[in-house]
Amino acid sequence: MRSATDPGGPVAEKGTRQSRSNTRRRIQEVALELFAEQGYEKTSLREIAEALQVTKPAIYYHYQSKEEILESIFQGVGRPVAEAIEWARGQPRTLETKRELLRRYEAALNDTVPLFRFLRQNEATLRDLQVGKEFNDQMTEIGELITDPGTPLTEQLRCMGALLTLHFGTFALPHFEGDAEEKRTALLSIATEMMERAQTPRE
Amino acid sequence: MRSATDPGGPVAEKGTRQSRSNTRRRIQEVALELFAEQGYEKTSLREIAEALQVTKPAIYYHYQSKEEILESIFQGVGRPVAEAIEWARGQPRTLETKRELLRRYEAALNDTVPLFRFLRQNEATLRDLQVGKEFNDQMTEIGELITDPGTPLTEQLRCMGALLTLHFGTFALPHFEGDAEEKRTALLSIATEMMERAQTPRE
Amino acid sequence: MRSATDPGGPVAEKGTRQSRSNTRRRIQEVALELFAEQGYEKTSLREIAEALQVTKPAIYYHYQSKEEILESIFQGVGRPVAEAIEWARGQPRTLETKRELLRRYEAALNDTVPLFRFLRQNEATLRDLQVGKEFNDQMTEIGELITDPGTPLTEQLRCMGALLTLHFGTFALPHFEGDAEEKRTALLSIATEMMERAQTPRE
Amino acid sequence: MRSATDPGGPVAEKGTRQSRSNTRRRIQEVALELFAEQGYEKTSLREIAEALQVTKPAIYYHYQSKEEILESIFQGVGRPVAEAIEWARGQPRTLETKRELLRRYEAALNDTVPLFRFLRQNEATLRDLQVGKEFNDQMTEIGELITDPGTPLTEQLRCMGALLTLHFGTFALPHFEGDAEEKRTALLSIATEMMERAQTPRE
DNA sequence: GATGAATGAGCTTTCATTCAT
DNA sequence: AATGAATGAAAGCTCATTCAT
Repeated sequence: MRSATDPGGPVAEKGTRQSRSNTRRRIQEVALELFAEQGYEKTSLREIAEALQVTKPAIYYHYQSKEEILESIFQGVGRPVAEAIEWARGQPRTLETKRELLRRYEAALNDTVPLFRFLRQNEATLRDLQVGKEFNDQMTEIGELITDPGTPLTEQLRCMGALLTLHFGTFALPHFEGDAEEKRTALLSIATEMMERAQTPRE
Repeated sequence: MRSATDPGGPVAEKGTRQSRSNTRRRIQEVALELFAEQGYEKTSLREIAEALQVTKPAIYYHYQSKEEILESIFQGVGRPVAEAIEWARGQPRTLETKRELLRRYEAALNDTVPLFRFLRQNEATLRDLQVGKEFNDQMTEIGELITDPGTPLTEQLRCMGALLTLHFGTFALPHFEGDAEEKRTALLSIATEMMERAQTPRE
Repeated sequence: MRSATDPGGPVAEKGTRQSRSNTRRRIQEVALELFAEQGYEKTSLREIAEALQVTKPAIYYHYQSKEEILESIFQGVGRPVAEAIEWARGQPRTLETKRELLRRYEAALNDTVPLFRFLRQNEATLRDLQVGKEFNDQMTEIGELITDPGTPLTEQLRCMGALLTLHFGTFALPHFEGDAEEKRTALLSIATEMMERAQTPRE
Repeated sequence: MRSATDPGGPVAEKGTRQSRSNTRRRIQEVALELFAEQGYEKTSLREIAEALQVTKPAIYYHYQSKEEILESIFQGVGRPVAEAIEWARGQPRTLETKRELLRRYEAALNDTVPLFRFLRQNEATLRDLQVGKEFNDQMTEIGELITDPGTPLTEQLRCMGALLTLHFGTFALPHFEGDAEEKRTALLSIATEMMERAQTPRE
């Protein structure tokens, strides 16, 4: 049995002898799908098991609890955001770094819309789960990385607004007409522009 | 017993025959508090009843279901937003109307932060409840009211960004240092400014 | 709903308007019977519910947990032993007091053989339940009450032997032939005699 | 694979062809430890397997069921008591034989306190397992071996008391202060003395 | 000599809800 | 206006056990 901190069982085995079972990965996939569709609370292990055509204990063979499934999804699928943050931490705090951070965040977000939509829509539920805390920490950190220390309140809020626009806007994009790529680009440039305004306070 | 479409006990009864009991109102208050604190799913009727020092069936005397409690809260406490929307519908679509709509929305939001934070944090849960739909419709309508028809994509998104910034920013304000009123004003002006930019597309 | 420390719900109501339901008492009775027959762990709430012709949640209406059922049984049915101890505590530590304590303990034991047999046969299970601790404390206290402080080891052990003989012997009595009353009397006098020997250490 | 009636791996194999594996023995050791610590029901095969750093099926390779592990422990570790009984069966029923039987029983008990404490504390659980019956039979037989046929009731009970004192006293000894050997000797002599009293009924 | 994967049965507990009083 | 008592459904989880490899 693998632990939750093992960043994803089968994934790690790639390259060695073909992993004999892909159940772990299938659980992650199906669970994310159902969590995103119905919410975390309202998705029962029975449903997950049925969707996978296995029994509940089969799930418990791979994960120690329902929460652990969620954690493994977050740690697997949510990695790109964590990487973007790590990258930004190691860079000088220039405007270009910030722009690039937004760009990378937007990319990561788009690669895993379902996960992030899910995290957003289940805040109350995830609040006391580890995952919820980690997700919040990530958001907070990105906010700090694009805001210079000592910036006046208005400009701090503007940076926050840029991030909120980018983050929540991403989920709202499907409601707008137009080419998907074009919409993404437009949203990113709005957010970036907003963030830039905060860097050069008007006199 | 009142039905779910009765626009909401306390509010409606004011001024009519002295309300026969304040239990209905107390249920709303306590329920909102608990919903906001723990989430809708994770708050059981048992908890609500205990907090009120009554029994569960006492709650069922006043409401037909758990969902109806939520609906009555939304219809009672959430009225100001509905009113702001109604007002804007009856106005000419000038820039000033839009500014005023944002102002009113911001005010309504601030008067009932707990309700709106709750609505936000329980999206997945409320999705298939009536309340969730109504809440979403409200947001969509405000978005439309501040966006002129035929506006290019970028400016549509900018309007959305303004609304997102105002809405979600309100919940994030406590994380920032400074005087509460000052923070509100700053946030509103950022959102307004953003919305204004969308009205006069640069060439 | 009554708490576990309420010494027995319905019981207390006797004398007032006939208690409308005797379910609580019936649960205690049936549970003790099944616990004694099959052990605590091996008796499921389903079985108790079925024996009572009610559903599982009906049990949870009266008790907050399986353990609480046990506690209420112990506090209700096991009271006589607690009372014997309390009585002895308030008496001078004479030989007669000790004799009387054994007498009372024997009587209490005999009034509730099933409970005590059960407690004895489920020690490992009850060890980490409150009830198990209380039961052990009772035994220890009786042991101390019949042993004078400063008594030499041998005589301490003799007192313990007296108590063990009385306690465990009671459960073994059915294996012997003879009149029930006679057997009880004989056992008590053996234990008493043993305890007396310990009071006047031989030179 | 060995059957449950094979008198018990390690013991039997000594001196024969070097035991192919010590896993069987390790399972017995660890299982007894855990059984004694937590009780039979509350100890799962998962725990045993984890403590041994093997997988559950590895245990099933050596034993056909959880119960069989217990049986093998009883038959292995509990053998001395069985031997004491067998010895006494072959002796004339003199007082000296009885004294020696108690002596041997006490010694056997002390060599395996954990097993016997466990058997005692899990009576309810073991009742319908083979082991429980065998254990009870042993106790009964010792009782019979130290009681002459035709003895009056009081003296029968006295013999039983002697055995109970010796048996249960052994588990209680740690609660008393003093040198371990000394305590054992004292307890044995009390039990022996009690048994002797039964042989020469007072007129 | 052992493992990885899985299963059927069952557990305690909680929930929203109902109904006679 | 509210209570006592109860229910059907389901939840998350654990267990002893099996079997192909």
